[in-house]
Amino acid sequence: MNRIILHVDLDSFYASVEEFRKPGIKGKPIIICIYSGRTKDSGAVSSANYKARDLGIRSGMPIIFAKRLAKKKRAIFLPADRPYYQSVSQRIMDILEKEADAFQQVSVDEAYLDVSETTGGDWEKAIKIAKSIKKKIKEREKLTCSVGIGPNKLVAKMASKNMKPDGLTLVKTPEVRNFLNPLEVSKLHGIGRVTSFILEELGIKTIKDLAEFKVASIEEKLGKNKAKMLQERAIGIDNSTVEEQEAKQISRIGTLKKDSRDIDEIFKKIKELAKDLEKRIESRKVSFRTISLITIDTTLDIQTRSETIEQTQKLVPMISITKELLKDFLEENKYKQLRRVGVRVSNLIYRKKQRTLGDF
DNA sequence: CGACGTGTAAC
DNA sequence: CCTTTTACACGTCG
Repeated sequence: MNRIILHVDLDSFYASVEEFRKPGIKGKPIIICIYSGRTKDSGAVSSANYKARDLGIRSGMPIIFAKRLAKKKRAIFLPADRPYYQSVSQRIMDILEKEADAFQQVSVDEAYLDVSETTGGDWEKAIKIAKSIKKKIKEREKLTCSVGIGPNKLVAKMASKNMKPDGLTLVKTPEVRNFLNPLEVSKLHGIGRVTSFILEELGIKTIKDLAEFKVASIEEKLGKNKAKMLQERAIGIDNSTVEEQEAKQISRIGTLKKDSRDIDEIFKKIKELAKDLEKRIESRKVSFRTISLITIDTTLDIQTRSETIEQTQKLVPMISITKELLKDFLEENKYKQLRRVGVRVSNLIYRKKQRTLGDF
């Protein structure tokens, strides 16, 4: 029997949450920002509602750029309140999960629902579920979402992007090729800036071009695995299952008040970040074996240094090892100033049950 | 093969 | 002028 997957995407989520929460800003351009704290307007745009997007404002853009675009437009700039958005998200995810045979939250504002069993493969039933979900989210949280329905996660994801905001798009199995074919390759999920540039150099513009292109030529540029994966995706094939994934790494990164190579200065920031990480490690009941230092220098070049140790869950080794890694880094990079630093733990071991295996 | 570092991508 | 967090693939080294 054919699978039926829904992809639910909350529309400009952060901005929409604030639009409902803060009185008097409805109807205006709203821009949610992550301030780095270096200067008054340093930082990046995290989310912008459609009024703001009309002005050319996009997420990821420096706040200062967005302010220029919004000049004299009565736009509202707000700092991101992520704990609050997280709590709203959780309530919505609870609604979604109840509708699905299998459920996978992929980010704070997106989830996949496998409804193959419930619908018995009937697309009309899937549409009913989608409409009912949209209604509930609207009633309970005053938010709109865009839903894509398809035979797998890839197609559902592409379908949800088809109509926004407040959209609903169904792409049945026989319609998949016609739906994907005319889209630009850069629109295919998994193809970003670099890959689309490479493909366009080969003369590949649309997803149809990609699907029909000689695999050997793509392999030359992107390697065997990626070439195969992309050509499968181009014809809408995706066999991945809808299921919650355990985190494989947890990290925290932050921006220094000013560029620095002063170990004490930098280490102060690292301790803050590590303490925050420890909270999350504790709440998720994990141990870890690998600790990484992440450095971002003034040219925005990213480097990582890591070390693997015996399984632990404690703050102390996390901090002391990161400090060693930082010392080494500074010694080996005498002329680099750091702009941002981060700490990451990986090689995670989920405790609670798995004690016996590693305990000999 | 495990560990480590980088690049790409998505949010 | 330039945020945050995570995943995964790949190359290299011992």
